[in-house]
Amino acid sequence: MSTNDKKRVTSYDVAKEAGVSQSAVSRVFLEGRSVSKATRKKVLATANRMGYKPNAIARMLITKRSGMVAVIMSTTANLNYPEVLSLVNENLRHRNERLLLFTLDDEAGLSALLEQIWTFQVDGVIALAAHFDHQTLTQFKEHGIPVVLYNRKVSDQSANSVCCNHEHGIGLLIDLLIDHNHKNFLIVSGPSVSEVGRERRAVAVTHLEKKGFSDVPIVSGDYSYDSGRQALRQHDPVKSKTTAVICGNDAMALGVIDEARETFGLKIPEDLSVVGFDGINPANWYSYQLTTIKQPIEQMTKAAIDILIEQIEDPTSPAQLRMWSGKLIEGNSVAKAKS
Amino acid sequence: MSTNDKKRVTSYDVAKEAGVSQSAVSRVFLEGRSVSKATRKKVLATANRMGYKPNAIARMLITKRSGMVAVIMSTTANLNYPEVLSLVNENLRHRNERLLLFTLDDEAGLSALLEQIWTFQVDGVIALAAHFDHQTLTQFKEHGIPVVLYNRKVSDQSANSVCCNHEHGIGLLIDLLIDHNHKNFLIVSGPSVSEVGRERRAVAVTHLEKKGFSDVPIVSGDYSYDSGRQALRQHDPVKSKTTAVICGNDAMALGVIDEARETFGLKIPEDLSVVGFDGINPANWYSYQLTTIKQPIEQMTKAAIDILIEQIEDPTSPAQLRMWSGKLIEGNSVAKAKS
DNA sequence: TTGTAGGCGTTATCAG
DNA sequence: CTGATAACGCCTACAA
Repeated sequence: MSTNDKKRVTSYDVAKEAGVSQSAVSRVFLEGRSVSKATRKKVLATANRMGYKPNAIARMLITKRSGMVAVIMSTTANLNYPEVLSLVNENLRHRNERLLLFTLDDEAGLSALLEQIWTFQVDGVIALAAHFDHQTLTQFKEHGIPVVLYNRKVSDQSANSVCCNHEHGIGLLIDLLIDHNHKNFLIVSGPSVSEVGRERRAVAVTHLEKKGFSDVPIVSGDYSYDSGRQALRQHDPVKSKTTAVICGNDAMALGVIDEARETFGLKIPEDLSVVGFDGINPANWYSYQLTTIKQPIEQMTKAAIDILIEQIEDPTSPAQLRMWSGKLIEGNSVAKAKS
Repeated sequence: MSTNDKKRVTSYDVAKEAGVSQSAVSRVFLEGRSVSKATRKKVLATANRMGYKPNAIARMLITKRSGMVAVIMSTTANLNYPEVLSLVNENLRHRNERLLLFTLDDEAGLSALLEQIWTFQVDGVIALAAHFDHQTLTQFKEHGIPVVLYNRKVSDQSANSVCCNHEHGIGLLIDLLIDHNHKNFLIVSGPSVSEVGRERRAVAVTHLEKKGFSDVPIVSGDYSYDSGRQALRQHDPVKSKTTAVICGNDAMALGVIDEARETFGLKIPEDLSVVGFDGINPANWYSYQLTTIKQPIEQMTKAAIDILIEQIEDPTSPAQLRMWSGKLIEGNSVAKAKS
């Protein structure tokens, strides 16, 4: 009667119509099952005619594998995550997994999020910029769900992770600035809620101290362009005689550059040197040409999925950490310090 | 024995342990089912103790609702889609639906993609920047899967869609340029494979003709910053005496601006006026301050999900089109044409 | 309010 | 190679 009466056609319907058993139909739609050419042909024909599509939900129920991987992103994410997300999706597709997207805004949302994860029976989890504590990781282990952390090392090496070596990259940048004779630094750090933010800040401070620069001023942003601008406004580079700004990511670095130009009338890099981190596209645009570290996100995302699939297929395989050093991109945002 | 022997605990296990029937357990975890306070408490307690989580897959199988919405993005997407994606996800979350992400690169991938959609029993589909032809839409109708198109009107009004009124927005931009005395235009259009790209180009051409400017040169890009640069290189603005460039989106407009500055040594807007479309964040950055049309993506995404949910709950409800006019953002990329 | 029994659409296991 | 039959874990009448 009504337009949505059409019941979905099932393997049973096809079986009856084709004059074979239901299991025969099932086998036709599975890889590497033994089916004679004749029946396969017959089944395929009637299936097509009837518009039959296997029901993945029913399959999930019996095989205990959903074919879905949860990807968890922070809403306060770094600007390069859209690109990472797209690469993750691509890699998952090649491994015949689908991407179920979740976002995590604050600590409060975590438990609700986890409920979803458990009930949806995802095969695994990729954590992008999500701050999982040790307890959360333990829960995943208890539920038997493999997790790969992206750009977040866990101290005890009990979890899988892929990361970019921030220490190495920031070291390169700072050394470059020191080579250019800079002595008055400012650190514009990412937010403290971000693991990566904290780590990059700590690494910068340590490296600077090692080179003899202590008590370097720090202003925190939230990874956004606007927060970069605000950070510089908060720490007047002229009054403070700052000659070099080390930023926690590229987006803030671009904000710093624009604020320096507009509010303080400075020229980049002649009056102020600025470095970032990530290697996002806009950093390379002509109006900025930021000197930064480019993360090897293709390799990182591919490895993340490789590790995840490995863990899904063999849950006993040991946890791995894979790390890459980023590549120094010399733009045009660093110059000799004026003496 | 081995570490992954722990079977998932089911409602049966909880029932046995709590001394009630399996259906009692089921009811406890469903809204608005009649359960006595006593048993609810008892069940909840043992469920917690045993770490029971309802299995969404089994539920999907019986309720015939997966709680998942497929979102389809083109890989050649406009730069503003990451933001749109995030808003879509947020809106879905409020409606208790999960986001299953698919990307569509070329025509070839379409059939493989559709197979996935059918088998995964998604409740509905949001098509972001995906070029669905009429036949594809018909297939969705046959499968009873509601679809909402984002920024793509379908001529016969048979499909749901939310869009920004490109005609209106581009009209505003062109009128603004004409008011500033411009006479020599260049259109940097989006790719022809993109519905939006074709529409914005057609609208621009028509509007210009209506105002007495015919045979305006057109160069096509692929929506990327680099393609904007290339487009301008291909159509030397100095030789051609171009004074105003109308771009198919913001990213290309930024490329045009940078190419004008670097390669042709032009000042924006004194020597060349540039307008874009979308209202992405970088367009507003100090180094660009692009005059553009901002799409109301919050309203658009919310409406898209509202419509989708409505269709899911009542498949007989009629198709809708909702359209908004964008908002003119007057930046600093348009000036009086030099005569 | 509770329990019983049937089914959702597959895949897996076995005989044949 | 093929066909019964039993899961998978839950929801939903229906009867008590």
